[in-house]
Amino acid sequence: MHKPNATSADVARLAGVSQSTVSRSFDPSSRISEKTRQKVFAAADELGYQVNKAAQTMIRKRSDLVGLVTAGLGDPFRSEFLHSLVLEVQNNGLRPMVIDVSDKHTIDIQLQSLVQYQLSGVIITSGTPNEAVAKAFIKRGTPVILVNRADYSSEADIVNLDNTQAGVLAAEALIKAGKSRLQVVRSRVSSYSSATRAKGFLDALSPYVERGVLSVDEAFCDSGNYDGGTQYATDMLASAHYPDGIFFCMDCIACGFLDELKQDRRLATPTDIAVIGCDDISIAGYKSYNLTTVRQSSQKMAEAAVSALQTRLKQPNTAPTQHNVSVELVYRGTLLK
Amino acid sequence: MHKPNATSADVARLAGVSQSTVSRSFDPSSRISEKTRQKVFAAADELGYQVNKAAQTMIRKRSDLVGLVTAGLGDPFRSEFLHSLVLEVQNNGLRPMVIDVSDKHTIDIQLQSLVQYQLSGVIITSGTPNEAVAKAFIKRGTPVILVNRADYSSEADIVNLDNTQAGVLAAEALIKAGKSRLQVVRSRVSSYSSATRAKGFLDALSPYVERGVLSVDEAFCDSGNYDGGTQYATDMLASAHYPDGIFFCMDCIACGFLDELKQDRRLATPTDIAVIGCDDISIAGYKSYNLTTVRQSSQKMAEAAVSALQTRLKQPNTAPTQHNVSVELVYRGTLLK
DNA sequence: TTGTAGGCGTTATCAT
DNA sequence: ATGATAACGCCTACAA
Repeated sequence: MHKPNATSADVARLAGVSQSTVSRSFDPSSRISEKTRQKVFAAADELGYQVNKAAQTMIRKRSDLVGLVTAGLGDPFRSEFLHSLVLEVQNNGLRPMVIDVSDKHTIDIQLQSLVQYQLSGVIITSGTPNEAVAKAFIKRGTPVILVNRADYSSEADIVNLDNTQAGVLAAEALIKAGKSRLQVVRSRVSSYSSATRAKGFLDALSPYVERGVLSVDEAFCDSGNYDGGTQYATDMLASAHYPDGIFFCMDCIACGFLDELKQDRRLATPTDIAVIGCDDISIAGYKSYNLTTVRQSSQKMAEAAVSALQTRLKQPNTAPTQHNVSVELVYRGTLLK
Repeated sequence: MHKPNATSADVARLAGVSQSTVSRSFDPSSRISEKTRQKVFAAADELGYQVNKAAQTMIRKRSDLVGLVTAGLGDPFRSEFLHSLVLEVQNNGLRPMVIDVSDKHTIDIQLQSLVQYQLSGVIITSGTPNEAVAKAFIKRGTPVILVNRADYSSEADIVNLDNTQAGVLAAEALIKAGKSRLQVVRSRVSSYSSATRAKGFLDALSPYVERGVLSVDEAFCDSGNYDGGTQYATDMLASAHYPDGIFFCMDCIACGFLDELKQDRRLATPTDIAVIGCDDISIAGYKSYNLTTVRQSSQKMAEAAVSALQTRLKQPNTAPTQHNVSVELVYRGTLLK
């Protein structure tokens, strides 16, 4: 008899035990005679009993819900990363509640819901909610994990991609390829990630610049997506001097750039101009782009973020941690090894 | 004084009213003197009070949480659609809980969580959980919306893209362009959507075939993604007879096909061979592909799905509805208007 | 090992 | 219009 919404009391009645015994039976750490437990499980099974998380949450004061805060999913890397996060959260016995804060008008309402639902933790993957928000959660006792953000002073745990290293790898590869007129390109409204990548790139090159071996400059496109890349290519092609090596802080910008370049037909990669992207989104590997890029593993980042959360749930009062996820260069057609 | 976790009782004490008055103050449909309400709001504000959804859920027996069931997010259209759903759910005062059921080993655990959390509704966008699962939810009193699935007999509300019409539009466009050796290509393990698109395409052409005006055949690739497309192109190019017009049931397959074609250089689009995709994922518009395709608006689908859910929440006992979302042909370079 | 009882924070019912 | 009180389903001392 599959009763629509059986409670633990129903199970207790059917199994001939007390309600608390039923409750205990589902707690692995509770010592209960194997016989009783089986009896309870059988009854629960028969009734289709499932624990009521709302009631459980009231007592435990944690819901096992994890808020995944993001600003949009249009950017392919964001969506790949969110997918990794969802899977990782699920694999840890937690449930993902997704919060998109790209709409500034409703952002407060979205954030309120995070506290209303007694979330066990919050993983913020977007720059949008400022650090004050993170601190407010922490003050309420909700662990916060910050992913790829600038806040170093925070009381929250931090997981960062090694953005600096990404820039360094790109710089080294271009030097090794013998390129000497270099550029680094990112969106005018840059994220922390992009800015740090650019800085890593520039810093790695500065000794060479000082020795007069090569030149580098920083350039910007209007938006951090495909269209930004095409627009940048148009501008560059209209200018007097071309670089012979460019590091784009996001793959999607690089893809737009490559498409415009191909259409223009004057410059060929990697001979006239070498191109390196960053992220290794899936289309970077498509034949049309075949983009040499710095890969960041969204899976590794997700694992680090959820693992940091789990640690903090177990030990709430330890000092905040910081974790840098390593990156690697993937050679493809726009800069040969 | 921003108390960490203020309850309505705390607010009541500070405002000098009863706890039930506080509760009522936050219910717009409750008639309360404006003066008291302001007093309560002020106190709530001071304490940083937020309603405890767990307690609310216990008594209301609904959590305002909506389960979004999907199988993976790798496919670009899936992820664009999920994004639309998240936004739409949020805009309706509900919260999205994402459930990825792509891992068959844990699918039961994931589905259990749906009932544990007392979800207000479930939107299933994947073929994976069979119809029995949907019926189980409905029996428990949880509304289920099925999106782009085959189940017509279900007791659930259904939102479908007009997949048949998508096939028809593609067929008509190819005929108008004067193509006569046609093909429709989809993954060997096809979704309901793809199968219906192919059928719409074939049915629309059958009168022409009978009159001997043209030929059509059905072809399959090994996987429903970019790689499936390249593989299909390779096979086709190795065969004796080429079609002069192909309808791919998914954009990403078409993109793989186009890339391989470009590399081979023997056949040019749209002259030698016209190509039409389906979905209008964002890369379809990229210059490298410039793919003529049948657009399905993920936003429209999301709106229809959430609206169906809202309707059912208000009127649980009405007959299940079915909604078809219209599609349109977007002309680009692989088949000119 | 098991049962009893109290309480988590809210909404809803019934008085006043 | 407002206040008291009884649930909602579960966990967790405490007792046995």
